[in-house]
Amino acid sequence: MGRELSNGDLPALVLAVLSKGPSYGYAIAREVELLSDQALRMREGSLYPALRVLEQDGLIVGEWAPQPKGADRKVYTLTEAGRKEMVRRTQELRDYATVIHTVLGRIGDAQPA
Amino acid sequence: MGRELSNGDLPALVLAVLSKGPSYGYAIAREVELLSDQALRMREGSLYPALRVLEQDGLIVGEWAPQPKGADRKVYTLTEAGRKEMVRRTQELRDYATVIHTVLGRIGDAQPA
DNA sequence: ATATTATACATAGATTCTAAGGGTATGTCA
DNA sequence: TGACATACCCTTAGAATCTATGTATAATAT
Repeated sequence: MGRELSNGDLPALVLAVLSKGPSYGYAIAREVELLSDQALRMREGSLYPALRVLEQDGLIVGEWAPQPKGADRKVYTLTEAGRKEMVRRTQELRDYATVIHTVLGRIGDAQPA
Repeated sequence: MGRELSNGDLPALVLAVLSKGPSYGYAIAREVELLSDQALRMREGSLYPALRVLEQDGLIVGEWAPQPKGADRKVYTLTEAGRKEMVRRTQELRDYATVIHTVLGRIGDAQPA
């Protein structure tokens, strides 16, 4: 029910999701799962620490938002620096995914039929 | 000069390279770098431990091969179990690369122009 | 002599993950 | 009423994997 994310790819996806607008931990995780048709899973144990690192790095800012119903949420917004970093990291991630396909394709193509 | 491999992707690529025929640590690393046009880097500190794990898991077998010139090499060969596992892991890796593109594409497509 | 390339390996430390759990609130179902 | 599920926040322990760096040998190139 969903492969784990690879090393370091999680923050890039968090920034990508936040580039669509402010959101909070739980919703970010659900959004990634939704966008991947449940192929990716984002665990709380890696998400929340990652959010803290992104905030410490000044790429996002979090603010507590009291809710009329249910538990309060900590809503994160991308900063300007965060938007730039988002562009950089998502491009890196795309390039990585592309090169994986290239390498595996080249190896597969070399197989005897 | 080459992005590092993500978590867990290294053994899959090692198995993929070995599916073309026996090889040894140094050559495997160079092959991955070549096939990726130097976009990927495979470091010794992660390659050699990974080779040991793959051997312990019975997916590859290593044999020392004395060389007429230069240092001896430990040449690894894929086992039958290793070949099956190679198919499984490379497919997982392909799927992962694909879903990354899908997710980033969907987020990007939702951006205002 | 020194540096570079080819080859093997080890270890320390950092990062990031997985697994597991605690805590609150609301809604649902028997 | 009580149990359970869902929606949210968070933490910690331990495993896995990585990066960085160093040891070692041999050949080759400067």
